[in-house]
Amino acid sequence: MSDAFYITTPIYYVNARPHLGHAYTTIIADVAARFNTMKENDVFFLTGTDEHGDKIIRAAEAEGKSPKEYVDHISSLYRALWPQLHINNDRFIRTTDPDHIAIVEQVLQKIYDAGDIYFSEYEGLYCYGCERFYTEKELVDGKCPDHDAPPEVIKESNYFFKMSKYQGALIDHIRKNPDFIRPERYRNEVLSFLKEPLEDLCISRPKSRINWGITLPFDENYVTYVWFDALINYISALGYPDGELYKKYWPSVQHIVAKDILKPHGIYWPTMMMAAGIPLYRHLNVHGYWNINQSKMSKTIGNVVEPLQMKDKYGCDAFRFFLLREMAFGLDAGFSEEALVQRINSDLANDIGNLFSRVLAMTRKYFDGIVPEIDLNMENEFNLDLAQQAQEAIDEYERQMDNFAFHKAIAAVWGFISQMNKCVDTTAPWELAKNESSRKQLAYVMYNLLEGLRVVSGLVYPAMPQTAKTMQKHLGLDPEAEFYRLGTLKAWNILPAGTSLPKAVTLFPRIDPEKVLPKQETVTPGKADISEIKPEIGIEDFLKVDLRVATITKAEAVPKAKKLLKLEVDLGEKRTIVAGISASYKPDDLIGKQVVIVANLKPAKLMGILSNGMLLAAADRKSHVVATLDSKVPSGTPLS
RNA sequence: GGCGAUGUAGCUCAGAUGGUUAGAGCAUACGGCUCAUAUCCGUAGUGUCCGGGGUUCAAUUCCCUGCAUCGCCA
Repeated sequence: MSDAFYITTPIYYVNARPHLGHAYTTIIADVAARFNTMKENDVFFLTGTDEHGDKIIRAAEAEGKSPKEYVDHISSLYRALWPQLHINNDRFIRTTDPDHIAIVEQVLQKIYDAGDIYFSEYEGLYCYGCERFYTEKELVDGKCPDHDAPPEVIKESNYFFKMSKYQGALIDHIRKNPDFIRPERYRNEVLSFLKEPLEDLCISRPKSRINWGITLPFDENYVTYVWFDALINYISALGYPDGELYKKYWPSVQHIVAKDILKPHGIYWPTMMMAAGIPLYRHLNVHGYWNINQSKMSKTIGNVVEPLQMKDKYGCDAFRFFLLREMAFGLDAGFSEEALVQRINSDLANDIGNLFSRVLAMTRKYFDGIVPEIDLNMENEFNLDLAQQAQEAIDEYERQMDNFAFHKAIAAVWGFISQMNKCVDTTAPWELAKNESSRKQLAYVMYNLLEGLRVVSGLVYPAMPQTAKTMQKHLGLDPEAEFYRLGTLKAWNILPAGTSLPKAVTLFPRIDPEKVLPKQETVTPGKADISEIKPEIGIEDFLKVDLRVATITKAEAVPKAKKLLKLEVDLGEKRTIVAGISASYKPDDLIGKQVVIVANLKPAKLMGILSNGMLLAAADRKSHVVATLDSKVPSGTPLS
């Protein structure tokens, strides 16, 4: 009997193009979906785009498009990306879809009729330039930070959802269901937020301000605002309240979100469901951020790694594998091409790839590429343990996958791969092959190794569907069959003897990091224009120079100067230093860097600015490279 | 400003209701095999388990405090 399994990603806001964060969320949803097909559950997988709101209007204007044209375009980018990452979603929903709009209206009306939506007037500081309200603290000197003009006090009326009414019920629910929100750290975060009284949620905007949205069914002068519209996608996609899909899948729903939208999903959404009489989701699975080469991923910073680039360069399966293996689910992780190449070489090429290759090569060599017949009595004689180890790996894998601990699930598979590599080593088939008398043993070993590979190919299916199929094909099995079912994987001795295996493939070629990774910019050795060494000095001369570690706290270009940067540094005390390095460094690149300065140099005026010290840098005619330290030390530390 | 989390080998992380030699993978060194994608197997390590104080027969693990990083809230 199969259970239903409904998995969702957030619908992505189309004010930005898809980036790594979106790709990760969607890939793990796909992995969870595929894993549930392994369990023979009936899966529905939903993703989509969120397309209303004032940010969209502005983004559209910036590109000279109508909102509809704009959202159609960005939404299509998401829709086009998923197939390229082998995402297998069942529906792609848009908040501009007519069926979604109808259901949002229906839910709003229902909650309104129940008396949980009320109308209220409030006063706020409004900037007409920005078309938004500001809090006092957001203002700079009482003025709008963007327009440098004081905002006006205006009154506005809006509709509010009585979220506060459900605070107690939500706290109860979270307490009674420890894995309602997971991992636990995010559950705690929500609970701690709920210690404070919850405010009611403003759910509308007057059309005079924003008209790109869904009109409130009970007041045509207003549209619903952001979250109410967006969150309802999870039920509208299934045809709430009477749709067959809704009845079938809703009770099993799990959401996946990144930690930045924990509050809407952990608080707004459950209280909305309570008000509308909708059963709450089973789990909210929360993951962390990808930090790309140190700096934080963010829509606003815009340091976007184009997922397609890495996928095209190294293959979709390797890319998916890396994301799953590298991030401990729930925590932040770092993304770099270097780490990706490292994982490909050690985990994929060396471990699984080479194991696959050596086993198939030996089968070809010793048995003409035909799955050998085995004598089942050999088990007593040999005690290979592979069947047992496979069983244990599958159990652990299943536990971890159910728990969304993808990295640990993968580690379990790789533990088994390692046991297989050891098995090859201890049984030494090349020795067995030397004597006709050990033919039976050889057959037995090879058959068990092939079985082990069959299991591995299945376990690897959610992360690397293409690789799984390739492996199946080369094991002489049908790659289009449901080979990945856990029931099939748990069985042993099912590879039919006598099957002829195709020639082996290299699953994952090794990558030479030297050839592939971007070169360090600073490496242009050998050609430096080395000047003559200066005359010898004694230590006493050198000791006159007081070198100190300084941390750069501010940096700006000096107006009208070609090369000069004005730096503010901290070396226990604040100093201003002028350095002639602007040809090689932008001011922002320097902030936070620890550098070496001459602290007791007589101050000098450069372009009217008093420079109190000198920054050390390697210099040739054209460029400068600032001297930094191997690791962080306190500012002001002397060098000697 | 308030609350909370984290701080463990070169790197990424795991872990113990307080108790003998604190773990894994990667990276490093050495040894072995040769079926394999110069791959695999074995061995060897290194750690003031962030600093300081306290409780205890015993703390890296509990308590307090400090520092650093991060998050949430205001």
